[in-house]
Amino acid sequence: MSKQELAVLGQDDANGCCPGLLTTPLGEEQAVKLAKVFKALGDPVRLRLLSMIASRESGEICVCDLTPAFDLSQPTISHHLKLLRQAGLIDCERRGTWVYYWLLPEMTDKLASLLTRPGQPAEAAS
Amino acid sequence: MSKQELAVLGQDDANGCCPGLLTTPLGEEQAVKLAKVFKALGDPVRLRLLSMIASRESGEICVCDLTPAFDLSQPTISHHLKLLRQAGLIDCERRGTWVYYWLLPEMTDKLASLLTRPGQPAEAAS
DNA sequence: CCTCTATGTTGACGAACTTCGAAGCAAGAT
DNA sequence: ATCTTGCTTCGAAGTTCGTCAACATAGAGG
Repeated sequence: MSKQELAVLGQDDANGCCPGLLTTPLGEEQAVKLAKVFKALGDPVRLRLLSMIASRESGEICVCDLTPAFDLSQPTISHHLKLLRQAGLIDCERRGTWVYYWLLPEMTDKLASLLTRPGQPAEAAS
Repeated sequence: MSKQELAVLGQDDANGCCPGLLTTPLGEEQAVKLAKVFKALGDPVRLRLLSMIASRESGEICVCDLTPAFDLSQPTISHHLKLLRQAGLIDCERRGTWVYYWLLPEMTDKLASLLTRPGQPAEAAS
């Protein structure tokens, strides 16, 4: 359940991953990979899901705690979680009856640094 | 041409804008606003456009320099530029015959800080 | 005025996305 | 074994998106 087919921004990229986005024109291939991640973030439901998952003290959260926060069917939530997982933003594991999700901080860190300008040593939001 | 209808993440938000995304569950309204920006980034063509605009020494670039970099019709490029503009990521101005675009760093800074974890003082990508 | 070049806008069409209900699967309880 | 609960997958409906051709607009230069 954990293995995903999408490597998106793999650490094994040719030119040391990503030259910066705001400093060097992005290549087409990298643009395609990056776009998939941003697209995954481009939906209010998925943003809230990610936020709920990431902001848990314990580091993980059960699907059964996510679903009731939305006016959506369970299949729909499951679908959105799948997209976040395929984007490399989260991962999950089944433990007995329940499935737990957690954040993969490498990806959000990567995005943050890509969006950070050379001069601007971005600090966490207020 | 410069005025846009979308305030997205306005500085005049109620609770000081955005509580962090990775530290506090995102409210529905904020999620909707944020999603529009990420959705604008969720396309390879728009990512490359933004990258080309942002990485210009002069700080601005003419549409006539953007269009030939893509295998797309000029109206399509124009359409993507419009979406980036409505997302608050870029702005433009007509000077004589040509139209120039430039980055609005406030938005990318905002996104970077939203994706930055409390402990992690993100630095610009390599 | 008219023409030419550079961009933006409109309308249309196929592809992709969001959502749901129904069905499937996995694990615990009876 | 069977039932129940939690979650995912499947198939279909409605909506949104990316793209282009055609048309519209703005300014430069006759």
